[in-house]
Amino acid sequence: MIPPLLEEIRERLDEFTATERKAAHALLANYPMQGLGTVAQFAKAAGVSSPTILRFVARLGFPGFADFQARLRAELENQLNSPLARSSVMETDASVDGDPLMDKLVENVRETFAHLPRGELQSLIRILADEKRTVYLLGGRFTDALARYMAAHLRIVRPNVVHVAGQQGNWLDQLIGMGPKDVLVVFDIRRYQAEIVRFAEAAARQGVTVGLITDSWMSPIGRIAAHVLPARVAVPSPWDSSTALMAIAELLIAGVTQENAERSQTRMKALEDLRNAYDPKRTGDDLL
Amino acid sequence: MIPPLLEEIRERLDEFTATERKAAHALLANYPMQGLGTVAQFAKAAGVSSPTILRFVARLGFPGFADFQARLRAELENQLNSPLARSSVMETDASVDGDPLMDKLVENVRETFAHLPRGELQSLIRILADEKRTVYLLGGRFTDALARYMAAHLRIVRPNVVHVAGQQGNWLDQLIGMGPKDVLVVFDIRRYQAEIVRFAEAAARQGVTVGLITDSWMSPIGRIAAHVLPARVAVPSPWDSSTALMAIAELLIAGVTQENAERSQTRMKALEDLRNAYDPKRTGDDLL
DNA sequence: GCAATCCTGTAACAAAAAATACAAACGTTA
DNA sequence: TAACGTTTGTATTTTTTGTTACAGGATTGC
Repeated sequence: MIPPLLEEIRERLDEFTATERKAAHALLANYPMQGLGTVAQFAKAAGVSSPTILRFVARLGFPGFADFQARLRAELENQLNSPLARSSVMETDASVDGDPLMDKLVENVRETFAHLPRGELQSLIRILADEKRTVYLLGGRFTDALARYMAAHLRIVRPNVVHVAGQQGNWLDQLIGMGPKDVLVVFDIRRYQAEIVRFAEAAARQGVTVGLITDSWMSPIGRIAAHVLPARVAVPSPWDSSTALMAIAELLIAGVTQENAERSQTRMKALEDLRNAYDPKRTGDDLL
Repeated sequence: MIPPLLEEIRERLDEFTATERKAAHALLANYPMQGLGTVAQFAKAAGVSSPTILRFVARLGFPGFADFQARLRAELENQLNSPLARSSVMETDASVDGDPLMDKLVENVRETFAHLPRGELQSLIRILADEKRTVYLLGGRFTDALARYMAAHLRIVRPNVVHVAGQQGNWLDQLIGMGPKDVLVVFDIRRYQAEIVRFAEAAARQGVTVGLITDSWMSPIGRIAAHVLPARVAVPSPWDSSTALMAIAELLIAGVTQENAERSQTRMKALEDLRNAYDPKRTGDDLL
């Protein structure tokens, strides 16, 4: 964080000469914009001459006016990038847009939330936050990406997260270890793939708690699932949309994070440290 | 109230020429500071020449660069002087549900669409629909799931779709084959991973057309990307949301499908047949 | 009240930055 | 593939801007 020049000027106000103080006042009155124009503009606003502005800047310790401006810009940038200020700079509300697909996508998310059974959501979150359980995530041909996404996030806030992926043959290896203490989250929408259903059923038979995110018509897994979260997936396109599923996934992720906030925080910090220690030069790590 | 130049630039993004867009991206990436320095600094940051910057501001309707800067300063001044004056988000329709996260997710998708540069979207779709190009998809730690999702869909409607995934070492193997005829779609949001940026840069150097789906602050890749689609990702949670990114991905998928409807239909039919012939008892196939 | 010193503005200068002219490169279309 | 129009960067010019030199004027100490 860059220490604000503003404070320094206030404190050192009496070091300046009378006219320099006029300059200082003009700057403080419209900080920091006044300093971002030209010397002449600054001088005029302060009611002094250009050289006075230069002397003022020099006394502050800057080699030249350009350096002074650079400092002001850096400060502003720093300030604007803080999360609080950001929203107000950027945000404007805009109107609706004609595209039917866009409209439907927005509506789907809204409708999904409107009809989302809060109880189901909350209890699934609570189960997912329980770190004594191992969480398994499974998706179909397209929804596998969602399972992956959710796994990537959950792994950060809690231990024992497994994304059931890759060769189907290997799925069975996962199945062996699953028991009544564990939980399986399945993403399954229309064209309910047989192998997904079979896997979920097998897991249920072993006492695993099954959470299901599905479309409104509901997958056959719904019959065995302990918690079902239905989403709107219909769009004017040959495919179903996964945007609402993603939205639900994010609700779950956020819920689990919040459900056990300290643990999440601790783990996030620890991971950050690990990553830095592992290779300070690199910002992230590999995808898996 | 001065209407933010930011939004205007976003919306008129497709009026600009390719290099002017680079300038626009550089400005949006560091708005509005980038515009408050000199033309030369701006040009260097955007990776273009000074005259391009001047043409850019001219096209925005400013008589000269100084006027442009004055406008930026005025905007900032206006904004800094009204700390909480703009809680404008409230004006939108009443939330069906009290949950702030749900509200924000819906709003993000709506806002993303509202400000999505249609020209950028259309031209990226057209490029992605061109089957003579090979499509490469790349994502970061979390957004890799989106790249995967999009790849899974695109593979159905067109040939030559590659999801750049797995060990980073293998990425280079992909890089070898990439050339000016090809296109790379990158998902990259805050915490822009160095290796993603590097890969995109390397691809660009080989003449690959780069399409970027990113957050509003825009990734460093924006500088080299031919087409940028910004999404709202901020949510009241420790993470950024990918729901809007998913929505954009689905727009692209639907667009490509529609852009060449017959081919899509033919391929979908052919795949269906193949799948049935391969194993009539099974409904789907493996994930990869 | 005088002189020495410190401020301050005017004006000239030098540096830079903005703006322009032009030519090369690019993509596009016939 | 050739020729057109567009776009883009290089080089140059022109303007603006920051900077400095200097002299008049205010201020303070003796």
